[in-house]
Amino acid sequence: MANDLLKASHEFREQLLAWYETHHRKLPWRAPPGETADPYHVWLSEVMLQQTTVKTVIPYFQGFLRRWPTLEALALSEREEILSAWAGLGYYRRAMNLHACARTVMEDYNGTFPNSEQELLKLPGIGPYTAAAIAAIAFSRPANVIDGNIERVIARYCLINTPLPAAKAEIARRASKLAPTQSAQRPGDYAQALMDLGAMICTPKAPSCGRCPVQRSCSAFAQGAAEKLPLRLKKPVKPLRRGAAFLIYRGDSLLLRRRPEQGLLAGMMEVPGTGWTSEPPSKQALLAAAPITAKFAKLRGLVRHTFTHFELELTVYRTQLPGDYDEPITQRDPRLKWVAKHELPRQALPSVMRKVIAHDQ
DNA sequence: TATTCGTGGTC
DNA sequence: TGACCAAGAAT
Repeated sequence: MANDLLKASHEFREQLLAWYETHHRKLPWRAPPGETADPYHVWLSEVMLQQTTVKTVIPYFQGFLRRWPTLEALALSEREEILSAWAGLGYYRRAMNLHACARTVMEDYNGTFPNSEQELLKLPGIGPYTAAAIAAIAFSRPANVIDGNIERVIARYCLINTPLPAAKAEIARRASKLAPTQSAQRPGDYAQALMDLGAMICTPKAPSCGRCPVQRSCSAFAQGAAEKLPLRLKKPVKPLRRGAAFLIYRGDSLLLRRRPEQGLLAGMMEVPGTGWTSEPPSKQALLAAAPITAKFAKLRGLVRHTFTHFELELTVYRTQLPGDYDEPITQRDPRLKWVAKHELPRQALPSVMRKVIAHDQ
């Protein structure tokens, strides 16, 4: 009966919100239960949290807020500063979109984030999840917020046996039946409560069903099936790619190169090197990729790094040029740049490149 | 619908 | 150690 379903979803929300009052996590971008947080903080944190753990995000979020206390400050900043501050967080396209989004909101929205999912979705770097999350958390707008945590919670609560990602549509339908439909039902707290439940109780492995506020109505718990859900299709094994990188020092400076605007590590800095291919680079490839002709020493060992869809093994070569070496290579190739050692921490160097540099020491 | 995008932590 | 995976978006 439709009435029973309404009653069940109402009880679900009540139990969840009651639990949230006393068990929520205190996070730097959050407002206390019952209040809405600053849209700038919500947006910044949500973008950083895309496929990234809370623990990793916290110091970056605090660093960004210190450096750019307002949306306007961020919009006025140079992209290079933002890329440098983002270095290490991964998914670097997010940093570009962050900058573009800040400028768009300043220019087209008078510096104020739109409060509807529909408008938020138009902004760069804001997809279905982030639009729903900002609308709910910053503006108390009813929205069907679904992230990885909520996906897992719903798959268990509703005993959805279809494997992901095929189950996404079904999970969204079931979640929408439970979610708030009006502001008074605290959509922001509801979304964050579900996420906290997923992070602290309904965890991927060994869920703590004994402490779960909605255990009594959880279908997976009733079947003893919570831990095995959600099912997932097996992921293909990651191929191995190989390449070489050249550490070229001139005095105390290191030669770096800007990566292309598109693709992997877009717009970030790198140690110059070969392309990354399934076969190790040939001698010709090495010669062609080296920015200068010099006597290189091959360093012992390899730098290994795991990307989302492949593994990488880099051989590192090193050379030391005299401090007055003056071949104008940075003019011949404008992507190249000499960077003093003490400036390296402030460069837009992704983790894999920091590994390459550290491999030397 | 399927790929391409990082990184660090966990078990 | 290796496989999994975390507040997904863009194409």
